[in-house]
Amino acid sequence: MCGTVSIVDHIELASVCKALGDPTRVRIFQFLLECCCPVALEEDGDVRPANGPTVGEVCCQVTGIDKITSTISFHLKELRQSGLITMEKQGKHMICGINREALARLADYLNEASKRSTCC
Amino acid sequence: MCGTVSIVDHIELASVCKALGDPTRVRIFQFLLECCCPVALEEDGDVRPANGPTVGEVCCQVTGIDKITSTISFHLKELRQSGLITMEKQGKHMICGINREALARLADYLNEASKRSTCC
DNA sequence: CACACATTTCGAGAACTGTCGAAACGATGG
DNA sequence: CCATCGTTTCGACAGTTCTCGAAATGTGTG
Repeated sequence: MCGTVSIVDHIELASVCKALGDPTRVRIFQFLLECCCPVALEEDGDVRPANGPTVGEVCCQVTGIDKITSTISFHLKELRQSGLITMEKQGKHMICGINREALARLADYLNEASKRSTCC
Repeated sequence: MCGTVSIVDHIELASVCKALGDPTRVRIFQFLLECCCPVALEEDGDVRPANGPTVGEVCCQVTGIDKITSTISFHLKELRQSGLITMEKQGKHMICGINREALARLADYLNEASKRSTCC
């Protein structure tokens, strides 16, 4: 066959893509991309937990309303279940973050696919 | 902002991802990846049209039935409208191919996103 | 022209998805 | 412990998507 791919089956690829297949979810995702610092490792040698916005902040940014809606909660769940984002409880809050590894895997898969040049 | 991205708005990204957000379409897509030679340019200096399977062959591969179903036709239309695949009439047949450029753009976007390392 | 073949379109039904408001849950502070 | 805050879950509804079979379209062939 034409080389190994990182995303194995139809189902997994479909599930990740489906998660990004809704405009509201893409907006959430892009907001998280902009405002989440990746986990810091170097400076203090310690793994620092994700440093991102709370669900309320995501809501506020995406809907413009300063109130958590069940709709955003629903979309966050979809994104989390697909593995694209992470969510971590911190006291009263849920901190959202990008799962850069999942993202990189998807990018690699598509990049490899776009460059495949010979027939099998 | 954090650098330009190739895929502009939520809608476009969502639309491409949505097209890949169905297991049947992913199977079609992966079959096309495996069996479509990219357009040949170098050897004869001529642009050769896409060299891929017909709709019937896609159907046969994906459904196992040697008969074109309206379902596959529907999914091919979705993929074509999202820009991920190309279809070209050749006599009686429609030849399907991968749009590697669209694929590369998506891969670039995701790759850049996965590497973004600073806050805005 | 009539026919067979490759494919798309249409219409209908079932299944799924996105949205909303209300209720429930869990953590924290008084 | 009660109230409150941040968040999720639930139930309902409208809208969309997927699938199927039948009919329509287009294209080469006798």
